[in-house]
Amino acid sequence: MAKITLTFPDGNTRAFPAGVTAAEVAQSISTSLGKKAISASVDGRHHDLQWPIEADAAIAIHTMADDAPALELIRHDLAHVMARAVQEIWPDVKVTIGPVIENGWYYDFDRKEPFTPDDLGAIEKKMREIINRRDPVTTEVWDRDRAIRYYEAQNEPYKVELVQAIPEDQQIRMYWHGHWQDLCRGPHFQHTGQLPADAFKLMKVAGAYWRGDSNRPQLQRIYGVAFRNRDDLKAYLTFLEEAEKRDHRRLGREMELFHFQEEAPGMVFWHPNGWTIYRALEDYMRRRLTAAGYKEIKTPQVVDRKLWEASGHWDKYRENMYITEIDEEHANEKRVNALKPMNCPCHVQVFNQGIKSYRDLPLRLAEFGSCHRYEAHGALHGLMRVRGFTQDDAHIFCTEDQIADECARFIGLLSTIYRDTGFAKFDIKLSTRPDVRIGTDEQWDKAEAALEKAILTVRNDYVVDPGEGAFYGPKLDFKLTDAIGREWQCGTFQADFQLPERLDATYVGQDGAKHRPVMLHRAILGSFERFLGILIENYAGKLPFWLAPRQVVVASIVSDADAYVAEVTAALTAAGVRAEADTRNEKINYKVREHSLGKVPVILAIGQREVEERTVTIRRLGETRTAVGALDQVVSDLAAEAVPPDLR
RNA sequence: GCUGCCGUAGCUCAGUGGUAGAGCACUCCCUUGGUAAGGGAGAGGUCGUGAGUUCAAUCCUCACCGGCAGCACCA
Repeated sequence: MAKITLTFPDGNTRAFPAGVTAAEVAQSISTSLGKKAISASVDGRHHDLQWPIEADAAIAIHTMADDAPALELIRHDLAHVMARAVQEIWPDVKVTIGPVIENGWYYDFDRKEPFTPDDLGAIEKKMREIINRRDPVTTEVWDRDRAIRYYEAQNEPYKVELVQAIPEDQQIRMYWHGHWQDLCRGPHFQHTGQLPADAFKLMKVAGAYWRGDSNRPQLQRIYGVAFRNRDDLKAYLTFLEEAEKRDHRRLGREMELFHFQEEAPGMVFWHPNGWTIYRALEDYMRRRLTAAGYKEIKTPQVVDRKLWEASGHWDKYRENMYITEIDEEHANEKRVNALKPMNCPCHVQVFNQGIKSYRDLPLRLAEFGSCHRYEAHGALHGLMRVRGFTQDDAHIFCTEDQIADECARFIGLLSTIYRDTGFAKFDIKLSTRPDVRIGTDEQWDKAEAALEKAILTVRNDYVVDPGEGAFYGPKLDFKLTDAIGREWQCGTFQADFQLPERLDATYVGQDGAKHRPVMLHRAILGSFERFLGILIENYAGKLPFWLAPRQVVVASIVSDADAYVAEVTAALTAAGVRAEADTRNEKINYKVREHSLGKVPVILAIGQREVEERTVTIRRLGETRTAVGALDQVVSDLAAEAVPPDLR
């Protein structure tokens, strides 16, 4: 029998007969490893222990102590166990697919009646029962026809389709959990008893399309989460509760920031508190952009369809555009207009006024552009996905040679703004040319290289997403990570060879001839609405002092202090601090509680003592400790704290 | 847009085929209290909208609107 050589993680090698399984390898090392082994990585591929190894390879045996492999197996096997449980309870339900996802898995079923929350409990119970049966998990390699015939006989049409979709050169593997079987490439545990019966939970049911295609049947999806042990599961459930407490829709109501109502779905009604945050952010952005060489402009909301036809939006984006018509009774001519869904065509109009010289480039036109897009009902989500929003948009008109430098400047600006708003960590993704595109290969080569070079001026780690660029040019996406580890794509930088062409933007070059500028679309926050939603959730409503809508509440303890409270409040206001007086007829406990819940960063308590000594007692949000300070000192300290980061 | 669930006071929610209730918030009164809810009284709702069934609908049915979750979408 042929021999193969396996290399272990510590560098040792050993010979085994070809076709040896990882289980046998583990067993040969030690009986205890044989028992503890759950799976193996063979040349970096994760396989189950029954997988025969036919050639020389690097091998690593995994046990439950190995986080990633253990979790993959747990979630993967639980998906099968759940499918089996469902079919044991409802034999006529058809199974489809059940992949592992972040924190768990899901499985899609074809069933007339949707699952109810009560069903989930019954399924969970059945799953525990199956786990306790400790059925062995075995695997068989079948040929294609047999698998198709089998699934046709079982009346599992989705599985037939899946088998048919498996590439010719791939094995078709069947896994058996006792008498129940599923099509799967593995890897799996050796028996279901290895699954932690107390570390998983079925979370929710939802509709999902077969193969993600909205034209195909809608299936019933059940989501589950699973971890290695009960404590990890509990920690995850606690995390979910935390995330729910941070929900900006809830905080928006509690802190009186904004509201939505039926008459304008997906459009924000900003309240004084919320609008104060918005303006603090907008003022900050305006200063940063001005300092970075941008010129701010403002362009119309309602624009004739002719421009959208010229820009190509009428063809490609009309479904998402709000179209308006002038009331025919009053209008002499009938014009069809659209609310702008994007600012770019209008910015080109500004560029096109007068004759531009190469000396004018790069020209950076910025607009806090108010846009409207008709988003599907199901897509709306608080401030995160709205129909009316304002982009921190800008378009840079430049030459191809200037792309790299402009991109580097942009990344520098973006880093500064993310740092100032509290997001130290962000990732960059470069999306390169798609199959269907415009522009020459030389242009793409140059633009892609320029973006890549620009990234390298600030950092050396980034992800390339080949083929995912827009048809009109390559792009960078910037994803920031919030306080609880969630990622949000906010910034974008896109080179565009098309729009200047379509809208005939030109400049006069050094040679006296007309040239086509490149247009760079770029945003840092994305939309103010969404970014504020992210900020609120990131800080759980406890915004940094410079962004807090009410920075200080001056609260009286006794009504004799009212006059002094007014004086303190006025002094703070004069010093540029957003301060409010609270002289209501309530106890200090009540006021402290209310303003703490309202996330006011600083409460100044004023009683008889403070009046006599001309001091204030400071209490900061989240602290129970208080400190006493002289009025003038405290006012100047708070005024310094209120200065936005770019003015410090 | 699709599937499911939901819509009762400003908020969180209970409730019933015979036109409604709690807590908090709100208003007024008492209370001047030292760091996360002092006490009392009062006011407040066309039960999302429209149609149908019924002697009678907030409750049952249907449609629409809106919300939530997931999916699809995010040139």
